[in-house]
Amino acid sequence: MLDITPVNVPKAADVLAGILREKILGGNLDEGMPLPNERELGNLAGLSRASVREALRILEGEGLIATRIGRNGGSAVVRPSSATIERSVGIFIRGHRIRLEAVLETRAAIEPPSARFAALHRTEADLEEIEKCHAKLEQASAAGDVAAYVRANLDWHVQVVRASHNELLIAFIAAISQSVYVATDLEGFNSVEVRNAVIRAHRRVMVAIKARDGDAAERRMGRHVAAYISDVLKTQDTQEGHSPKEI
Amino acid sequence: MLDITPVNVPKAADVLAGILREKILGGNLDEGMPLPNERELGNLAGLSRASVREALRILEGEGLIATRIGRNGGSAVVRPSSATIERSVGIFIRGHRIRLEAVLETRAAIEPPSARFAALHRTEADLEEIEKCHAKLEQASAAGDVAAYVRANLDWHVQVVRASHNELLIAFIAAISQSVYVATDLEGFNSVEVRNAVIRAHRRVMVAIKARDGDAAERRMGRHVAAYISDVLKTQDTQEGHSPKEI
DNA sequence: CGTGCTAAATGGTCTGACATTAAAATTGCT
DNA sequence: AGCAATTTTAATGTCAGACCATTTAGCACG
Repeated sequence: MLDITPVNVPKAADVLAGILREKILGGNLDEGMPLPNERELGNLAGLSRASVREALRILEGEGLIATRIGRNGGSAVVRPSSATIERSVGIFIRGHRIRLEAVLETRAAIEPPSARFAALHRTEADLEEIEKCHAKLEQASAAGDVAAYVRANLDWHVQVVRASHNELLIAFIAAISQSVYVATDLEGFNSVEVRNAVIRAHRRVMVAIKARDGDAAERRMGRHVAAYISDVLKTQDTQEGHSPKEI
Repeated sequence: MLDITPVNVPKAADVLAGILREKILGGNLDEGMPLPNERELGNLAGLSRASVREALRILEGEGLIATRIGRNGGSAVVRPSSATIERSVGIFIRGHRIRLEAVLETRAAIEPPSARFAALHRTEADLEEIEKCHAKLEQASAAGDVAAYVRANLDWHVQVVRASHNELLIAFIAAISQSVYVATDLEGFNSVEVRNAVIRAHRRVMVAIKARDGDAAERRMGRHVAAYISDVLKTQDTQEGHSPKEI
């Protein structure tokens, strides 16, 4: 038996994109280095400008290059940022109709260990950033500005993970934070008691991080996010009668 | 002060891609539903076929459509899979030269809570899949096939997370597993003792998951991945004299 | 020295054509 | 009728060339 699998017919743009991608990721091209212009790339690769443009568009979508128009424009290599991960995660969440509960569950899984790493690896600058976010949070709470409060709350959590100095964890949290924000029901934080409980929990976590106490940081963050989830779900239940919240 | 920000000049393809993306994610278009062909889309949108093609390529890159050529070809809506997340995470890891140690740290953060959820939400089918992976692992270990062993090991971990029934966690683990695999030094598993220790740890985790004991599953998985990381780093140190392993 | 104009370089867009592919429609043979 | 080979057709893939839009370098002039 010959066992021939369907022959793969890659498109010209995909091939070129693959070549350029490997050159970029392989380190042959450093950040900021400009690629040849589209017409020249076409000549080099023996392809039409249309195919070259498709290849460049692929790489742009992957966050590997940035293209500017005008004289001295063109495509230049950039470091892929977490924005690409955020986009794909956001699309995944929306496309799969993943419930808010599942997203919060993911956050609850990631944040406590991240808080531990933050306690172990934090710098003084990290601490300042975290405290700055918390100050904004208290201020928004006192002013009764619920939208600003929720925003500052998210920022605080991201900032804690940032202090872990683990870029992957930071990217993951940033990716789901965006989805959590758009899905968060502001009404749940109309209560001063709820807001104050959050503030107290944050303070406890910050004390542990400041003391470089990884165990305590993980434990306290775990309790905090668990309470947060239970609050969110309670609010949902009373508001919508158990209809699962989609994003 | 006027406070004018740089005026945004979106490209035609981006605008069209945005419109189509919202239609797809907004639920107006169901999975498998074909889009109009490129020429017709051009007429509808008042754009040239080239611009339409760029828009379609963007959506294809985001995993929202799939395009086939030939009669009855064209672009059809697909559900975005975790493959898109895997790609962006892979590019992020390579682009940032993230060290294997950091990737393993991320895994160590995600897997123990995932094991807890697996214990709580698993089905009988999940259990069977996990045990099937473990059987392959033992078999490969007994045969001394280190490559198959490492592969089966990765599969087992992914399968455990899969049993959590949290699609986001599954996508994250799948994304980093690929990178872990290509970076794993097979030499570290040449030792029968190391392989047997892994097998015993897996058995303990499986017992907890079978018993639906979330606490035990999380604790045991935590110990297992911590031991795994320490083994990997030890191997690296002896082999390369502290040179940090990049992916 | 600045200030405004001009030209050049580059990506953005359009048009039209042809090539390639895969499925449907047709033909022809048994 | 039924099946196999062939042709047609509808779609994407690719190319070539032109022109438009935008940005900046260079230059002329006050």
